[in-house]
Amino acid sequence: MTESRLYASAANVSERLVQPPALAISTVIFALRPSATSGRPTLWLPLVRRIREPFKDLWALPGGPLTQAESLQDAAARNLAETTGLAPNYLEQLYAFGGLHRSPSQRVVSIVYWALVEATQAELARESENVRWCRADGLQTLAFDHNEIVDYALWRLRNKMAYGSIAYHLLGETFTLAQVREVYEAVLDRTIDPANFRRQLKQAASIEPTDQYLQGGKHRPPRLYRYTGRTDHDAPEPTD
Amino acid sequence: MTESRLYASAANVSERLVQPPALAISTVIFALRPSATSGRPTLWLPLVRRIREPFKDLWALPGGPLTQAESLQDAAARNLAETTGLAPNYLEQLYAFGGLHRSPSQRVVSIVYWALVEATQAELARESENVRWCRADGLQTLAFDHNEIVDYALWRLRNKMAYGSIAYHLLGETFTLAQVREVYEAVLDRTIDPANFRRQLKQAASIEPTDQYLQGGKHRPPRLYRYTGRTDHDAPEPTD
DNA sequence: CCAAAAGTGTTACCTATACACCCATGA
DNA sequence: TCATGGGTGTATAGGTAACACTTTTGG
Repeated sequence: MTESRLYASAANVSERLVQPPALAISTVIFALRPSATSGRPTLWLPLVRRIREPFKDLWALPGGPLTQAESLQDAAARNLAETTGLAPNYLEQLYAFGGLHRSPSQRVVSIVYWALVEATQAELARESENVRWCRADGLQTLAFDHNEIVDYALWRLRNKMAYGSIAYHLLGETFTLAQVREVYEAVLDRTIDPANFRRQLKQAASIEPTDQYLQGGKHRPPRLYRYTGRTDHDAPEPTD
Repeated sequence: MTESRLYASAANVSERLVQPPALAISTVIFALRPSATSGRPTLWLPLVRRIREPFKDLWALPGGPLTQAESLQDAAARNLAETTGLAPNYLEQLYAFGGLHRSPSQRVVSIVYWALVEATQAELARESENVRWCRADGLQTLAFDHNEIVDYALWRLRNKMAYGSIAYHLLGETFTLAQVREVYEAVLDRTIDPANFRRQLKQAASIEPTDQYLQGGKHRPPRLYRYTGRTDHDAPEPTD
């Protein structure tokens, strides 16, 4: 499902020179899951085990070829669904990687997307022998240049989080302000003053309060909020 | 030199289904030139006239195929040199456009770069029957989806300019602070207080004063400064 | 000496931050 | 009633924008 299966017939060198570069789509999928140690939410992403050369048995980003009948974004959404069984809350193009020696066998240009999946659904995502969720920080060595790609995706995520309203896409339909704060703390890896954070969110006005409260906690039940859609236009993504 | 020449043999529909999408590189090249009316610096970009179908005789972004032996960035730099004869001061990937119907004849995925060229050299850039500089705002209708691409490149330029240190790449080796301010005013299309702007620049510390002064003006000669390289790391562009 | 741009100083305002404090709930 | 997180108020610091002011040149 990754680079090695594209242009399998072009493996020999003589054909490689006339063949155009292969085109592949990969996706970095982020979700929040409780840490194994602290239990606090942390960033995770699903990886797939390579079952062929090159990089056989190493882990890699989900990816695949670009079908003729689908747009780049559709292709990313499709292979995201195929590996995790989930639909993303957020999907954005990350970068086109086209270095000469990304794949040892033949030239591959990968157009990489990154996605956010909400935590509750990520729990249900299927894992198998060849699909596994890993913590986004301190990953093992991955196939191809996928470590670089993940690092860049992390940078982009943190950057958009810093100002922007993508944090909500890691949560469900309704959420407490403390949950939003936990998202920020997990992604930016620092503590945030709850009082100030609350004010910043409320004046950003991209959320609205519901009349519901989250029950079942040990203390005062917090109010639930809902994402109303971006009123700030931080990125006019090309419709393409 | 653009999409129509790629995969010329795949023009018929039956082959189109089995053929992978064609891969092309295009570049949005920005430079400052004096406005025809006011004489104040404004944004311009070079366009090439299409000499074949589709979109014959319409203007389009410089672009071409991706050669096997070059990276994406190298390919962008090469076709920039081929059309304008210039080397860019700045070159960054913009976006990969891969919509299904960008080109009427066959599926094309364009990886688009954007570049900054310094004003003094842009004056010398060759123009011909089929290469012309146009003002970046209020462009005529271009071939393919190139109007969208230019709009997105403009948004990206303005965004990076707002905080970041790319303005210097539109200027030469040395420059006055007023010239930097004019760049900001031209790109962001608003006036800026000279006094406050000066302070912001100097504390940003990505420039250093020379002991030279710009002579030949009507008034007090301003000091010349030099760009020392980014100390702020606003974008860890993938090396790829 | 005058006009105009270079460059400096001062002040009001806005917002991020720190932190004291009250509120509401489960145990 | 106590511990704890939810939620509000407030003082302070740092940065931005507005603008008065001084300096230096060419004409």
